[in-house]
Amino acid sequence: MERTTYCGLVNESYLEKEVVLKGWVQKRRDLGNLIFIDLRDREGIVQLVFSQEIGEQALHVAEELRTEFVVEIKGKVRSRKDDAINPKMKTGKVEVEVHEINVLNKAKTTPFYIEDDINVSDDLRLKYRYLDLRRPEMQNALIIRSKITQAVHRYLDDNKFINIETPYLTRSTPEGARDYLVPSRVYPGHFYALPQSPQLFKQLLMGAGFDRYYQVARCFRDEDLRGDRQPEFTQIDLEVSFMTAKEIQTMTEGLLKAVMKMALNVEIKTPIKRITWNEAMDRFGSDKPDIRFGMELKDMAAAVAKMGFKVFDQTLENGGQVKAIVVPGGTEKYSRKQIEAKQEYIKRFGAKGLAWVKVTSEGFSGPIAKFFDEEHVTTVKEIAGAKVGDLILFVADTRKVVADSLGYLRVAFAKELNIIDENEFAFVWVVDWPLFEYSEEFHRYIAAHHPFTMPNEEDVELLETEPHKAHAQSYDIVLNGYELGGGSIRIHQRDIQEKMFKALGFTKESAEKQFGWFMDALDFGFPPHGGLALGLDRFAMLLAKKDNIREVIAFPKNSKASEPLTNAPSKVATKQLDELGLEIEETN
RNA sequence: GGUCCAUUGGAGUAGUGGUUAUCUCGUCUCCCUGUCACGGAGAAGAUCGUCGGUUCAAAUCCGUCAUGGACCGCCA
Repeated sequence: MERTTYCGLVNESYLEKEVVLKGWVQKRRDLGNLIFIDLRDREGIVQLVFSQEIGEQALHVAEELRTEFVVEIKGKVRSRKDDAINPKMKTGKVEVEVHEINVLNKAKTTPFYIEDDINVSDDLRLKYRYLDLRRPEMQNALIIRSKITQAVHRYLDDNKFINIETPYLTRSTPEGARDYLVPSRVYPGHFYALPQSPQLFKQLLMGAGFDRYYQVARCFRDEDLRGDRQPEFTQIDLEVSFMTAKEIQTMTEGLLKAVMKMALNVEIKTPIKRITWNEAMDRFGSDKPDIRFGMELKDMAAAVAKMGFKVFDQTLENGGQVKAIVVPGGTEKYSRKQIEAKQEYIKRFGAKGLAWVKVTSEGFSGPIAKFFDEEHVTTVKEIAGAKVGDLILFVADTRKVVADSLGYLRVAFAKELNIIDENEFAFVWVVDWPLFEYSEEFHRYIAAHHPFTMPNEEDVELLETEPHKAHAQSYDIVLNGYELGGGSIRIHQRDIQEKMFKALGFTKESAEKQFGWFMDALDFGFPPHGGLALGLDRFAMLLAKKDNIREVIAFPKNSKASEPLTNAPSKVATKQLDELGLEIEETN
């Protein structure tokens, strides 16, 4: 029997026609000598009918069917009587009267239901991922992902980008994330590293004159996982020669527009808004701001100075910040206890406390309300933009702690109060990043983006004098509070690249040893270039409206970096280790 | 490396020291010709994650470990 259509596509155009369908039994409703089966495939569900009148043999087979049996059927499409129409089903106006059926395979009772909105642990879902992936919402998520990559290939091909693969077995480089290492059999004691990104290879392709490169590339980083981080993930990676940062951004906007149109049929407005890194930190307390709502951070230094509240006064005297956000209508919705729970939470960002007042018609109320006289109340309300019934939250600390804490609270309260429009896609460019950040761990500056990022032209000389003041020609594209991607103009001149490594604490010798092979390439007429990489997993997650990238990866790792279905990683045979010249030191 | 949370039939859960361990769904048997959350009758299914402690008595209190989840660190 050859399939004539998908279950989910059976509609009135097939009326009175014979169809052959193949699929899984979603549900059996056995009324005795009348049996209904919901048959499911990737396109949806259609109702099958079995009775003595339609076919006695088929009816007997239907009696034995159970959930998730795989069957093929031949039957005639009939319209349902008015009172039997199911408006909740796409195929609800029709049904298939089955006169021939074959069971292609039986199924044990599944550990969870094959339907949307199941309430089971991720662990169980991953262990039976092939069942989990039968669920319509998982199929939709992966279909959206597929549409995104299709749109990317089409758009970039149309724009003369050349798709080139780069190695997965490559060289370990210092800086950046921890590498996944692959031992070499041919060179015992030597290791390949899986790429954290194709960064240097794509730059070399610019040196090779390809001018416009792209790749949907798998990347690997051996760091701990998060909801939006997997140890292997996919980047839409691109690089171009002879374009400015602005030109690259404009071209990326074209790509984003095409993807949004093809994947979701959503039109986005371009050009996409740009804000500087400084502005993002000041206004949103985040380098990846969610701009779908307000509740921006307000500088309260002027309003609360010399008020007699020690915490604020001392922070300001020590060069810190006092900033606040307003929680609209927060007075009634939040108890002291709930606010204190939030205070507890932000301690992980280093905050020592969370000061708050409730705005009442008489002024402020709450534990620190007594420090505010009438004038302070007026100024604070004005600067914060608060009105009666609002809750004002203050954090006084260093710039970083204030930003992390209020940045978190801003999003947390907005989510709880449901003031974020879930149907909005708010893109924003964050530009003009610092070139370096100080690492407490290494007691030196590290690259904020990566060591191949070009400083702003006027900041090049700062590399040798005050590197921490230098800003980069780098840019991140942010969507709904997630870092969707980022890129930069790269260094294409050897002397600047050498200065960069020096600023990062490399000696001339170590830079030469680690990256000499790359810097040599810059000597041979290397074009100015730049590029960008988009996180495909995050992009798919946001378009599929999921809150974890596991939901858009067919076979992801769990939060402990293992894979419950295949039980990877696993131990290997001693013989394998011997071939690699490796010995395992048992620890416990 | 750290903090917090969870772990009870196949799934989801109730259960604050003494219960025949609760309920819902599912599973199995029988009945049922218009169901679509089908309905009705009945049945099976749990050493309450592990090890140890406290107690006359532990699913329940304490500790260990394990597994999972969220987060901090980490993620050029």
